[in-house]
Amino acid sequence: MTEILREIGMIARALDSISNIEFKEYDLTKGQYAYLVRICEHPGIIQEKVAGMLKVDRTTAARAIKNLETNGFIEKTADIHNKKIKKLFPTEKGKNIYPFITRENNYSNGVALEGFSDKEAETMLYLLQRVRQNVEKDWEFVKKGHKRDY
Amino acid sequence: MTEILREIGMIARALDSISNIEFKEYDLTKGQYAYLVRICEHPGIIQEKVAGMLKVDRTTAARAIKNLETNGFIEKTADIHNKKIKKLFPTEKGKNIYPFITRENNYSNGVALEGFSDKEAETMLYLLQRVRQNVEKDWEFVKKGHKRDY
DNA sequence: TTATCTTTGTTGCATTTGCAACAAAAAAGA
DNA sequence: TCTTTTTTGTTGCAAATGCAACAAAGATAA
Repeated sequence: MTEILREIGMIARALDSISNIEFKEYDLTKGQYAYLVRICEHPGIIQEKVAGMLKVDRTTAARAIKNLETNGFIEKTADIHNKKIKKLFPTEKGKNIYPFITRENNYSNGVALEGFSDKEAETMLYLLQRVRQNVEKDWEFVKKGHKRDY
Repeated sequence: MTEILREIGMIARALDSISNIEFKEYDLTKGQYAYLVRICEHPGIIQEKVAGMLKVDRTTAARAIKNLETNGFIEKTADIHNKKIKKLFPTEKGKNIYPFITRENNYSNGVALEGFSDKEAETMLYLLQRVRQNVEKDWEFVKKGHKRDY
């Protein structure tokens, strides 16, 4: 049995941990950088979709995004055609921080891929995308309250 | 720039989320399954090492492990030669749950690798191990209070 | 030996995280 | 149309998470 889960867990926690420490400099508290990046890259997105992208609980996303709003990084705007949803946009302050976040993420990405040939890096991405697609089906299934059978 | 970080983050959160939901059945609260598994597989390990294996904060590990002890899953025992450390061992209760955890983890591992040939799965593991080795250096560096230059 | 640094462990606080449970709008179905 | 289900959002807890700050044992160095 090739144990890939543990490796993935270790890598994800290590990098998230590093990012959280490094982004405190920009007054972003734990986890917030990820939400801000998605909102910057998908202006007008709703929080439900952000939660789905990040694979976090809806209520966790709701509160993280509320904090981003309170601290002036993003804005929520009503939709004309749909009273239920709130579209999310980065403020100037949010947009200004964005490049610092991507710079850090790119650096970490580079560290992660140190010693990888271009071909290896490409293979890694390709395989990871397939794993992610496999896994997100189960995540949605379980999150909706269903029980996996095994 | 091949963006592998996001994929890894998504996969890790999705699988951790699923595991946490599924292990509530065994009275394990959020995150605890990971600690219990490491202690079962490395009886006598100290919590500092567990934190390093999981890439979590030392104090987070300390409290998770204390909870495992309080709930009777593990025991802490003093060392004869070293008064500072406390060795960790699973109790019978902990040992009894272990197979259920590995069963779930193996299932998730299988889901993650659905559609993968043996060779692809092997490649995935090999590449992930290299990424993990690259990343853990920076994690230790940053966790010790040093600043990465980029 | 003594002084200094490192390792290991803990507690105080502030914060995030997430399950329940609820509400209201929208979509689907009859 | 009207009814039911799904989507989207919120708040109330309870719990995990992690940075500071501390303590004590051990290791290193002088």
